[in-house]
Amino acid sequence: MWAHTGGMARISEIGDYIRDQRDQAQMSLRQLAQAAGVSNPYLSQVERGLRRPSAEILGRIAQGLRISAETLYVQAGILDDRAGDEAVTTAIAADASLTERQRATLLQIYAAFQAENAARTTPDPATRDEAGADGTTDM
Amino acid sequence: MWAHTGGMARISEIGDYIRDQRDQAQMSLRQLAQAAGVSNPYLSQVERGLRRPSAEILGRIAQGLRISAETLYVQAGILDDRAGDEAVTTAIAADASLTERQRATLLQIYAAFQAENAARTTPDPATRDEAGADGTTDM
DNA sequence: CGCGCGCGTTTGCAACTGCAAGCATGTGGG
DNA sequence: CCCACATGCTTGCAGTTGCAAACGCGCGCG
Repeated sequence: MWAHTGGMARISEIGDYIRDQRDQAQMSLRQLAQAAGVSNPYLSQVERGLRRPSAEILGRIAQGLRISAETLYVQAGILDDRAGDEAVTTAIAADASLTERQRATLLQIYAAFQAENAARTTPDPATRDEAGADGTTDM
Repeated sequence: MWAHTGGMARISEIGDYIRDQRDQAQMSLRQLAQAAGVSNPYLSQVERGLRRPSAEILGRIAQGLRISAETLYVQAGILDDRAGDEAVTTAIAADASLTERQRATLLQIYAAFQAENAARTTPDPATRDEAGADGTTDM
């Protein structure tokens, strides 16, 4: 429902996003808390949106989840959103250092990822992806 | 490259940096404070390294100084310095609609493209990499 | 059953953030 | 001279952050 223009994914709260990532990584709250060097009660409160974590804590959580800190900051509204998925396509399109084939490859892979994610949220369990990441094609 | 791991201790550094930028912009402390929506006493303390501002305050100060928030975060040691130019990597990193695996894949492919292009323009035989983008996209 | 272990959550508290109000100093002007 | 105004700094204080300890719950094992 949310792979849309403008607002894009926007799992409204940062806590939901963290819990989402934690679930996907199949970690318990306490595991992540320890990996991140954060107390588990506090992590619990953060995930449920009762507390707004500082940037440092956010960074540590990102580290514990092995995801990029930027992602979390953007989710937290601390860093600019950059208009979401459009930013990626436009950035790729505008990157003069890429050849046309590389550009097309990246855009294709990105589109495939988006399609897969959209399929994941719909009742269609056909999660067939494996984008054409053959890379090194060009050149 | 991502979230820093070691100790950060540049609290005073960021204060100096802010004061530097403020001086260069020829703003008084109070002016910047108002432009940033921060109280002037607090800004004073931040500049002198007595206080560790939260990410939100940092962002507002960056806005008041009309510099990118990222540079301030990097200065603060909250974000790690990103190697090169990078509109694409930033956009990818900030796109919350991607899973971390997908994000890593895209970044990897992009990096591989950059490396290959660099190798093409610079006759440096040492960087005979070329292996980076060949899939392993598992996910 | 009783005990241990894991899960997520609640509670009480030290430490901190960030602000409003006030202080100290410097400058120009009527 | 005295007032107005600017600069940056110090001081109490409400509101939060983040933690250690403790709680309730479910599950497997002796």
